Amino acid sequence: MKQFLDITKALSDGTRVRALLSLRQGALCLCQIIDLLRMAPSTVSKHMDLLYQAGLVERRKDGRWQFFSLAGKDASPTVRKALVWTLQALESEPIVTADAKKLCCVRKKDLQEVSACYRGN
Amino acid sequence: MKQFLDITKALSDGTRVRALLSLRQGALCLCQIIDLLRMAPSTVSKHMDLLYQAGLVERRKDGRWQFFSLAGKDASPTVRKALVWTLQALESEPIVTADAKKLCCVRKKDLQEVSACYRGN
DNA sequence: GATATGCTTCGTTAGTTGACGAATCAACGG
DNA sequence: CCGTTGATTCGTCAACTAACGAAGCATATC
Repeated sequence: MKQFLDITKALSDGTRVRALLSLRQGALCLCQIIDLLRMAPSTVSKHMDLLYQAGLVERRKDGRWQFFSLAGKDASPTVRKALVWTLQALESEPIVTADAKKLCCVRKKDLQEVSACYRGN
Repeated sequence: MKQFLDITKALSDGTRVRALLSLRQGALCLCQIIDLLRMAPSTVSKHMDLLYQAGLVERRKDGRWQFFSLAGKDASPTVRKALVWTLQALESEPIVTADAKKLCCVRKKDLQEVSACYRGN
């Protein structure tokens, strides 16, 4: 039950769902997700930690950068089905498609530039 | 997005999930669910209303009794998939199987007897 | 080392949620 | 019509949550 509730709680906040779906096209580091969501780093960090605790995302540290990606084949069936369900339910949601568009720009920036969002650009 | 979040919020509370899964073997009236969960009528009523608002259950009023059942074929694909996912994820969960066992007894009582739980039996 | 940079932790604040009991509503039975 | 009964609404309270900024940690770069 705990695993199930961890997942449903993680998926019960719009900001977290946007962050999760932003990983559809591949891994992103935290500062890129911050750049997308335009929220305080501490807030986004906490959201990603909740998604990680629920098993919905994987994390990989590379130097100073913390990269997140969707949970893969090694994830539990419950997690995998939750991801499939979420993706199907929201793939044509306006805010989600808008985020995907915005992400194309974010990905083109190099990480130095992206992380300028820390200092308010 | 709203429909999705209504569903995930409805599924993010253990008590509500137990109430939802208690409908697997067929419709129950509110007093039977109260008898199962051993909670205040007002609390259970609120939980069932949230499940209804999310589209996960149907309601049918029969005299004084309010019957609930799982959403059926007319429900949206997102709701149907959520139900399938939830049932699969939790079918062997201890509390859920214990509830199923308890429900066999509850169903055998007639409704008069069940509703005695209002008066503390 | 010292400095900058990406991220996390901590404390605070406003808003939300789950629980209850009391009061109320609605439908049946005498 | 009036009392009983199943269910809902309302008000309250404690616990939780999402947001932020400040401070701290960790990893590069000078």
